[in-house]
Amino acid sequence: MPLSFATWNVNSINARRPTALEVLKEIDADVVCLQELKCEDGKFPRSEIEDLGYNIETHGQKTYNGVALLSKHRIEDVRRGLAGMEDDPQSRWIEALIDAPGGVVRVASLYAPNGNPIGTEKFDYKLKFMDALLAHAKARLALEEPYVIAGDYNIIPRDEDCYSPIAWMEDALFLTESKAKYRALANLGFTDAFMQVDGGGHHYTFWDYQAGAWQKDHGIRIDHLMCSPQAADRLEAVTIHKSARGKEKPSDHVPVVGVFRDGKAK
DNA sequence: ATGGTCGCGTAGCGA
Repeated sequence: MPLSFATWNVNSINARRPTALEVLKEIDADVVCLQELKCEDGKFPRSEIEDLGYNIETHGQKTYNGVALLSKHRIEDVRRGLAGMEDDPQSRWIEALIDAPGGVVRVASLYAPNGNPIGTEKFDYKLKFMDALLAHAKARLALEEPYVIAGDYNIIPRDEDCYSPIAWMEDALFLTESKAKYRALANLGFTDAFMQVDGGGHHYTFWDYQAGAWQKDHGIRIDHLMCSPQAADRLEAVTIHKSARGKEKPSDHVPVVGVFRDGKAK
């Protein structure tokens, strides 16, 4: 049976009720990586999501950030916080092993720093976090596991991934230094799932609430499924669930879902 | 040129 992985920045899991449940039912992924929960672990709506058939591991935070893993299969070896960022109070990383029938897959839910405004400690923090991610990703590659780092990278990889490169020129999400971190991850051997199966331009995962961005299709592609070679070899399809942005009280991000073949069957 | 919108939490920051 194929295994599907979703990444979705919900922009507050509690503000997204009941829309989040509707979207989760629609995408019906085996594993869902959530970002920007904006709540402590105790305030996460566990039972409603458990009722959809998910095991849940959260790494929450009051008011800001917060990430979670939902899985229809057993979750093992859970790690909260990114290696090398042990002193960071911001909850931006949770990683675990998914015990799927077609073989185990390691997965991480990532919420990378925004980094604006540039020229401040916020941008330095973004680069520092990305460097820690690169070091961790490199160490993980040595395990030669199917591994998916799914999340809001807050990086627009190419000109075609935004409606107007000029509008984003001075933004932390589009700065050369930021794009270089995404490229470094690709150079290590990680494949952007969307790029592998599509690669076309002007497919977005985020539309700002402001200035009618959704109505004008002024979006950007910043939510990515980055796959180890062992995961990329099994990738079948990727869907960006654009319709989620048109719902009542939507998140400003939409889910991205990748479907992977079994590892065992040959 | 500026303001345009959400969420948290109840002012002003973060995005």
